[in-house]
Amino acid sequence: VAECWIAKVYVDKAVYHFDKPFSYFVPQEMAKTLKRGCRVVVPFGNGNRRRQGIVVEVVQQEQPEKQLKPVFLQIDREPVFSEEMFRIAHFMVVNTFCTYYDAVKTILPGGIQMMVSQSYTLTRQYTEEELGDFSYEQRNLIRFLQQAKSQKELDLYLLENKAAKKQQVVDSLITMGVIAVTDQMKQKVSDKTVSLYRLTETYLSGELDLKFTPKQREVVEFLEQVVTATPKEVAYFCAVGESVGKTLLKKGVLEVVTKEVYRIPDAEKKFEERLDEMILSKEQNRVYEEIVHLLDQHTAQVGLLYGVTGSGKTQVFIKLIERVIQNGQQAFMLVPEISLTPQMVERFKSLFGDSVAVMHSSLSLGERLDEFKRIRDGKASIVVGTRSAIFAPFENIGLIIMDEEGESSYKSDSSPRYHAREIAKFRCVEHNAVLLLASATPSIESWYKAQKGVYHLFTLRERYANARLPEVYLVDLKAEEKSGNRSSISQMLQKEIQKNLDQKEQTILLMNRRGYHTAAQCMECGEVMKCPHCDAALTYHRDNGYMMCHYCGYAVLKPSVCPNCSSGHIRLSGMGTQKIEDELRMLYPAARVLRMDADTTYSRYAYTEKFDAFRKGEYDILIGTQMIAKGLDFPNVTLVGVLNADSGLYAPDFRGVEREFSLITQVVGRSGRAEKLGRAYIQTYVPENPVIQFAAKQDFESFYEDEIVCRKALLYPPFCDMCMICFSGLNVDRVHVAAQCFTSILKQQGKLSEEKISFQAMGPVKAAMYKMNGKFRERIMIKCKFNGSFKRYLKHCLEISSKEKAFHSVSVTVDINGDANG
DNA sequence: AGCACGCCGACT
DNA sequence: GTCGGCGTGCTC
Repeated sequence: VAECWIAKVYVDKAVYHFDKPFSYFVPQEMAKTLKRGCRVVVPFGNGNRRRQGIVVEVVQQEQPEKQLKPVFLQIDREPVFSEEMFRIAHFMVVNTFCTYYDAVKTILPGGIQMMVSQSYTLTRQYTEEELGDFSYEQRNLIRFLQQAKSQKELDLYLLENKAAKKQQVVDSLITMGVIAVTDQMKQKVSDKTVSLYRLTETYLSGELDLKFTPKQREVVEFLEQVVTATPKEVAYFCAVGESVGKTLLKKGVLEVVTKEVYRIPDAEKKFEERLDEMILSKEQNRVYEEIVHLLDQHTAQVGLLYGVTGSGKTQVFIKLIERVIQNGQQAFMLVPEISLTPQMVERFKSLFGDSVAVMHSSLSLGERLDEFKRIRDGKASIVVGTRSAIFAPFENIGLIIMDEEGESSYKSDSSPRYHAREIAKFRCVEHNAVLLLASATPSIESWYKAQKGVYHLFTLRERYANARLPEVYLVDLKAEEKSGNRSSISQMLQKEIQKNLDQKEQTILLMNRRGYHTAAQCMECGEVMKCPHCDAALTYHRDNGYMMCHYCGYAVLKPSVCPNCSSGHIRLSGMGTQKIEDELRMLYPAARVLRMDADTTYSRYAYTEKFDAFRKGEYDILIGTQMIAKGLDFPNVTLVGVLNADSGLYAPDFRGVEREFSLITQVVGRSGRAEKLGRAYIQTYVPENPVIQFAAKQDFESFYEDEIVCRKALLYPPFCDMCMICFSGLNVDRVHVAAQCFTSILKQQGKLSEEKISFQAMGPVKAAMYKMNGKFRERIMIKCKFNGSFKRYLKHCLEISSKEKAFHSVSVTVDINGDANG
């Protein structure tokens, strides 16, 4: 019997119920090198479209009667996916209900992920006479290929001629030997450069005689002013989609120029710190010794380090990491937001030199690949980074530190919806390592586990270097309104800002809303301007003059009359960061004001540049959204103002209150470090609200005591797990039917199951924002114990449903213990 | 997710 | 008659 090599491959973009290893024939030339852990390109489906996949097994067996398709291409000469990665992938598949290859893509760094494309060329030129022998469609395609310049044009041609039964025509010509196919692997994006749009010479010289749509006109005029801008900036300032730029690119009006960007890691040395000179305070040293004791046991354990803002947690981290690498082990230093990495990286680099690697999503793909290789080859032993850094390919992990562990950014909000904390725990078990969670405002769940003794608790109660906690004042906005103050900055805060300006000290103001006005309403008929694609009010942006939707990016010019009743009485109300910026300029014309929000920080380096400038004292006042609130050290800031402390208190999900407490506590903690005493003013309509009160006192423990009672009474985590199943689609009825259908599958399968599964399903109900980005969303909320039997049961239900017709054109997502958004 | 197959209505 | 719209089923 003839024997042959067979590769078992998980392929990309698999449907949920069809996500299993597929068998492929291994061609002779790959038989020696193709191994488990190599990625391949295989033909898949009816049209034999190329798809990436990962080899999980290569076996020798007898030729099956059914002819197998061959592996088309071996991407990696050697396995890139380690055994631990396979275990992590499996863990993610089981716990987040993603497909196998989704997990693979998440674990490998972006830079390693190539795109596969095929390019077609004619084997020779044909005359018009010869073309008579071909069918109409074949003729068209050959004619096109004779004059086409690029592969891109061909893709467009095929796309626009759907009627051409594209693959068939192409395939027939390949069989006839008229077209030659070459496969190309190309890197998704070029390294270390950013793309900018610029008007072309041909356009500027007036050679092109084109008519523009209003949106295109807008883009062209914008670029005439600013010369170059990133595609994202163009889209924002012209209030158009990114497709408009692409169209103009095709027309030859725009061109892409690439600009070199600096590499992050080699920024100038700003820290003159040395390891041997770093002295811990008595309290820091106590905590350090306690954690070292934990490390010395070399078993998987979790510690929770609770330290008030400014208690010098980072010094403890550094000392711990120093010890871990001295032992020949590796360590992680995870931070919640990209904006926090530069400061941390610079500090770590100055202390530990080249053994520090950086990993976060806004590195270029090439940089990510470089760092990945450095880690894999043992050249780096410390990783500083955000969520995705947890997958760094270390082989002997000693310690994983997660700073601000309660931050929601540690949880991925797109598939696979993993939580970095859970991956960290998994890896700690693999390596017998310690996971150290740290925060001034731990998550309720973690604190609960610490209370129960599941986590080891360590506490830092004193601020470093005898700095005192800021003096905090609550400002009652009701009283402020009665006294006739129309500004969004209270009288008291205004005076304090002035005082700070006089003393040449800096001020931070937190305003958790971007835009200028947050609502527009007609005073005659009451019509509120809403987004046509979302259940959301439009926000007025003065930067570009448009009313914008913050959920889908929709934008319209601000109308002068009501679109409903044509009255001219449109009232703009509600404050955003742009409005505050304006007010500050009016109140303090001489002050240098820096605004930071999603609209001003498009570029990868905008954060660093702006934070650096502020730290250097180039600005007096920093106004921004939550991105300015967390973890950064500004020694000269002595005043913090929270302009709308109430905004998060009434959020529809159970973690809203916790988030608000954390935000206020953290931003208040920015004020007054080192020798200077800080002040903080919290503006609120409900000064009596306990959450605000606790945050003002920086009193996490009392807040916890209060909150845990609610969680228990209403049965929320940590007393159960929350499993959110979301259905979304363009068609209202289909989404509803699918959600109903899933509910009955849940019930039915629950009865059939042999295992005992107890859970409480609620819904389906419409999502808090029912319509978003044109899609309708319904959800089922399940309170459960997320254990093995529940996971198996839910997976089973998902598999059944993905086969059902009712779920066509409705997408189903599962989110465990998430924030109930998305 | 795509893609092909196949069944039915509109139009040359 | 035939083109092409859309519902349905399959993917080693």
